[in-house]
Amino acid sequence: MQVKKAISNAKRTEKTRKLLIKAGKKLFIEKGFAATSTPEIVKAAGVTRGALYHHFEDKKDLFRAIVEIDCEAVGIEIDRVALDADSVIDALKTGSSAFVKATTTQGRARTTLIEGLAVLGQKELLEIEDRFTRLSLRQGLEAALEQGAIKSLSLEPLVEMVSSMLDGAALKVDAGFDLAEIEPIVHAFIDGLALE
Amino acid sequence: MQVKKAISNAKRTEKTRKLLIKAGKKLFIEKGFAATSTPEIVKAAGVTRGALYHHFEDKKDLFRAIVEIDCEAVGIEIDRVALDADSVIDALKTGSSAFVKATTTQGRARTTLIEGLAVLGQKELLEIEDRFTRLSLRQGLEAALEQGAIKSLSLEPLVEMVSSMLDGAALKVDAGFDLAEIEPIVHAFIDGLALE
DNA sequence: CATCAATACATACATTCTGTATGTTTAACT
DNA sequence: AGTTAAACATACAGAATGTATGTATTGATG
Repeated sequence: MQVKKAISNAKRTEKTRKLLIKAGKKLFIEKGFAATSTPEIVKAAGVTRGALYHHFEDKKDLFRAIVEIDCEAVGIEIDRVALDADSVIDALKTGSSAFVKATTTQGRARTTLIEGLAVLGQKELLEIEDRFTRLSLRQGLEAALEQGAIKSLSLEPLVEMVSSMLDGAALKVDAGFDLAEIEPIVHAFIDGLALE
Repeated sequence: MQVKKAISNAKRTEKTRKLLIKAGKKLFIEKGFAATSTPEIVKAAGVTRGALYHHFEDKKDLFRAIVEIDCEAVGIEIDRVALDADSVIDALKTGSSAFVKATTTQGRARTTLIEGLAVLGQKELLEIEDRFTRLSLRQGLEAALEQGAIKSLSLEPLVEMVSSMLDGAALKVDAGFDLAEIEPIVHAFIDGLALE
């Protein structure tokens, strides 16, 4: 005699997860991972801690989900602009600018770069970035190497170094430095890779 | 009738602080700031939590002291080698290599770069780095600008970007990438700043 | 459609940690 | 010698984390 089946389990789960992710993201950006408590998160989300620990292994797991979402968004942004460029070097520059802009939006620098590094560790963060945001960078560098457009350097270290240099740029912009002053330096660094 | 004055207060303080710093450093490097508890630290140091909270404001304050010590050590290393170089560009390269090497020693990358960024925040970490490790970098870049050896870019953003690029390099080496493969990329980046 | 199983929570609990408050010992000062 | 102050040591209050357990709603099944 129990009656109303208002919502399916799938929808219910999606809704709750979204609420938690939204609330978590806001708080993690504002106060960081460590300073944000789970009671705080669930209160902001309008659910209970039971729901949180049902859908996520622990606080870190919720955080990881948020980082993955942010990385995915950045990756999508890069792909959106990186397609049209005259040279491979230009493509690298365009993609780099897109990365910095996308990462300094919505507080993503805090989640994906600052907290992500400390909470998830370099290894796991790198793996996430590899899945979402560094696909086109690797392709671009690989193409550049094949074409002989850049100095003969090892691909993987190159991917890492360009990637972390861009992380640095995003961090600086996030810290308040002017994108208009950071961008030309990023481009200069990339020029350093090119064979003149 | 109380007698033995075995040790002066100054010596006593120095000794206790050193024990705490040494134990804290070891644990922070191994497990990170958040995962290291103060009971753990004082146990490893052979003192009590009372001693810790007497000499430091809180856990973060102990951590800050450790970061400052590590940054100072890196700064000293840089100054040791950065003096002799033919050109300003060479000086920048030499200093950069020294920074990466010194930072990837003794687990300093973990304290000064990874945990430092999340625990102290970008602003405070930057201020510490400015006091200890970026003096010669700023001088070097200033000289290079004056000499017209590098492209005409704003000094402060330049300091920030080179600095964070080097942070990235140190992080990668710390994560296991080969210094021999990272170093030439760092040098290439610096070449990108130079006017050919 | 009645019942059983499983998912999605909600609540209670045990443990642990943090910072502070307070007590005690030892050095420093007069 | 006696008082002050520094250097701890111990006890405590509050909060947070993850788990265990209880309940309600959905999904599957005969």
